[in-house]
Amino acid sequence: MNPSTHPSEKSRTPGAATLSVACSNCNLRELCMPAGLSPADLERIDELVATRRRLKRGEALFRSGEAFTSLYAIRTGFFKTCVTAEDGRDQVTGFQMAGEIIGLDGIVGDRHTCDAVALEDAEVCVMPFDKVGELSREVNALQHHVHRIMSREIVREHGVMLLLGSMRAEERLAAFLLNLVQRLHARGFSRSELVLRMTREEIGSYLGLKLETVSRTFSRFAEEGTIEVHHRHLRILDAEALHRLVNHPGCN
Amino acid sequence: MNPSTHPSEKSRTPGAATLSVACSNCNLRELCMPAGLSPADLERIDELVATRRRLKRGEALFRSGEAFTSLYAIRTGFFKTCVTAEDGRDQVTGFQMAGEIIGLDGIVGDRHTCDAVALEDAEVCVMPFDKVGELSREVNALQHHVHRIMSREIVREHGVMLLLGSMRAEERLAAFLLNLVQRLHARGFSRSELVLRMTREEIGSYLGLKLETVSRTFSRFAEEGTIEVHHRHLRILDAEALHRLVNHPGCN
DNA sequence: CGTTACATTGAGTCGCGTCAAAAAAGGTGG
DNA sequence: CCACCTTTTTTGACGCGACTCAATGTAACG
Repeated sequence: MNPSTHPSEKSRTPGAATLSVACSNCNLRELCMPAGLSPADLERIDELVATRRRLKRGEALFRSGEAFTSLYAIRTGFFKTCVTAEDGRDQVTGFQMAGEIIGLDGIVGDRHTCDAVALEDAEVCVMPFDKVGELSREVNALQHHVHRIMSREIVREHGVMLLLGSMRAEERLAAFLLNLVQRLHARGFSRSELVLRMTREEIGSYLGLKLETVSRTFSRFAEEGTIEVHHRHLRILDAEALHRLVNHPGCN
Repeated sequence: MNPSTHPSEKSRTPGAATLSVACSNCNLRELCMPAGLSPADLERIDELVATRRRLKRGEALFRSGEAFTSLYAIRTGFFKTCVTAEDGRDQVTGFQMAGEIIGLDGIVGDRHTCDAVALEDAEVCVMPFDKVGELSREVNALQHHVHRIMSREIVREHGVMLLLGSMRAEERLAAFLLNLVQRLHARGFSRSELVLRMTREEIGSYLGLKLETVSRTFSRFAEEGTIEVHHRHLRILDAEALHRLVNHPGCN
């Protein structure tokens, strides 16, 4: 299986009608929508997605400072989000893949506070936030779902803080890889093979490391027989070893 | 003014009736509730707070793994939240003060994923999450407010990720101090004087540093005339210098 | 007043950042 | 399809900032 192609994209013709697939029969529904909806509610949910939007690799879905209007569900493709400090340095805050929701940062201040950039050609469902609010007043399950999505993001970020605050380079990278394959596997991909859609520098930014350190650490893992790396293609040979690294009573 | 006493607590008798003060006439309302509510909505909002709960210093409001039922609005006191990894190391994910909301982490999985511990005697308003959901279906402003609070937390954590991922020790500590006084000042305290309610170790955990580094960096700031530290009492002498540090095109 | 928790400071070490160079990959235009 | 250029990746040598270990000093508390 080729990790570059999302399962949902397999049988779709690029450029085909963009609204032909409603949430109610989208195969990503279980990932981005609440479970166990009644048929009636399902129909209502279909109203959520106003339009779809396609992006090319490198294109921004939104940028820091832009007005916030909508949340976005990723249909295909891979994104990074990053914040930029006043002095120009920036920090990748996450990598997002199909079924995940981006744009939550914009709710507080009615403008986005980070950039979302496609790391490969992508398509997103545009969900106007007004409509999300409206519908979640009527569809209970949706309300709870929105809360859960935001809470999940908060918890995820707690994990990143733990990683950044108390792990050494090897542990960070091990945790990163395990998280990535785990999410890919949940989408039907291999649990040992993956294609890195981001550069070493982006990985480094996310993990609070320099690209050289990321590269060196990959090399060390490879020497030890834990992984196999060829550029952006990566195979996990010894997941156990990675797990041991992450759970090793470490440095803090 | 003594930063240890919250303004709202000034004229209250400890142990007095715990439900005497409703949201509608709580002087923290502007901090933790939506602005511009109609009198009718205000009355409904009063239903939100089921009970209050007092905690002694060191006591936990909730712990990781406990069932999630409620959000908590801090009335008085000061909290830390921290996550614990499987191997036992832990990470302070935030410090919370009057008017702030804790417990959002519990929504996703119906159990808390971090500990919330009072760093001084404290009182919180207990808001059953069911009721929050119910009411926000009816009171539009509340719905939006809940979204804003969660989004704000996400954005705050982005900032922490930036700090942990790309700042040096001095910058981290400077950013930390500026953030703390800014929030205290918004609550009517001095913008230059503060009492640290947490230990050096807790500051270090939050900032991804060892306590010794925190201590040394405080000392260096003091030598340079930027601050004055006496144990937990801290005075900012040169806020400009701290700002310069934070915005210095730095290390990443 | 003794005990315990917390803070400060010093000396030494090490992990990761910095700087630099070369190799490999990927995209572009002829 | 090949040559060329840019971007990305790898690897080495070296230095520094933060960690570790350790001892002493100071405040908080029963």
